[in-house]
Amino acid sequence: MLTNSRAAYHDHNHQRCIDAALDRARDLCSQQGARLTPLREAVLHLIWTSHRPLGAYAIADLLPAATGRKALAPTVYRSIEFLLDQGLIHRVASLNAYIGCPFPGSRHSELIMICRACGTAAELSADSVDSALSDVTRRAGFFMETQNIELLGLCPGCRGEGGPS
Amino acid sequence: MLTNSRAAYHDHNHQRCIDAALDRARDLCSQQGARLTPLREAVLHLIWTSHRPLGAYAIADLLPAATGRKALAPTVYRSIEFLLDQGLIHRVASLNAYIGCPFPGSRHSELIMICRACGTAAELSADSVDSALSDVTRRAGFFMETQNIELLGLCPGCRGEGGPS
DNA sequence: GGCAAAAACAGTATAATGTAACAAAATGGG
DNA sequence: CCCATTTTGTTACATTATACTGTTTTTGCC
Repeated sequence: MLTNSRAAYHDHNHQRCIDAALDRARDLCSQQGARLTPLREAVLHLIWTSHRPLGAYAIADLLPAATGRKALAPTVYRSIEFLLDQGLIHRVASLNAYIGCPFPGSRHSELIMICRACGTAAELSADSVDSALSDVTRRAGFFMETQNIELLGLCPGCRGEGGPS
Repeated sequence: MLTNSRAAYHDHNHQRCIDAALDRARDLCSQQGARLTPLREAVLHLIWTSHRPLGAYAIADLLPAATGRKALAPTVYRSIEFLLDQGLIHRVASLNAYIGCPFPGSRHSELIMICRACGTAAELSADSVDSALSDVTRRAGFFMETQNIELLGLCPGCRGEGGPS
């Protein structure tokens, strides 16, 4: 089981998350011959500002302060498309928002846990889920190619505050 | 394992799907004291026209022919909200579209298989997936409340036509 | 049936998200 | 340096969804 829930849901030095994500992104892009331009890196950086999914227009609003250049929707969406293609971010369909992938490059199925109280999202990859899904879909005659699993609930912190034990 | 993939992905008498869905809807609503008005029933009927998720504006376009009255976005969305609340339909977030729930009322986790070739969607519920998800999320300290699982791939029919074996 | 309260519906306007199309600028290889 | 390619800027617009106001319909109660 691979997850970034420890970091996402607990106090941590978030700067290390950011640094690690940007380092991995630079490495992966240079390996792939993909160009992580300043704009794309700035968008990735903004998405990694927190562990909460960020919308495209929020990115557009934040970019000027981060880069000094204003950015309109198509520019932002192009960067998002690039980052999605490289597997550096994920789209959270139920929120129309985007979140940094904590383990890009490694072959993994994405499963996103979203706290309905604080909005924090963590990613998790587990063979047990993969095999259960492969098994049942195969039995249904369906050839599964990609998964989009978004789970809503309460993170450890918000569960304690008046939530269920 | 509970699924409507047999019907959705193979030749079948679809009128029976529609009739069964509407019957179940009427039963459930009368049990719940919810009012399945003509408009709401018409929207549900339209969504059940096929096993392909249908968008809200497509519903709005189709309603006049189906009911004789024109319907604007807010009207459609209100009916959709009602049907979602009753568990009679599901929202497919990755498509911004809505699909009829083949087994409403029964407590089940929803898992939607979407064929990327023909757009047909089937629903599946399996304890093995539920328990795998419960297990891994619990280990991550996350209290899962609702699931949104959308799987993209190829249905039995489209897999045969030039797709993978 | 008549009436008050609640629910459902209609309509206008607008917000939020996303894309098409084309122009301008930057990049990198000859 | 020059050209082809890629990236970014800009305008316009498409799609999805909601806030809000007022009207109609339904419901429960007498």
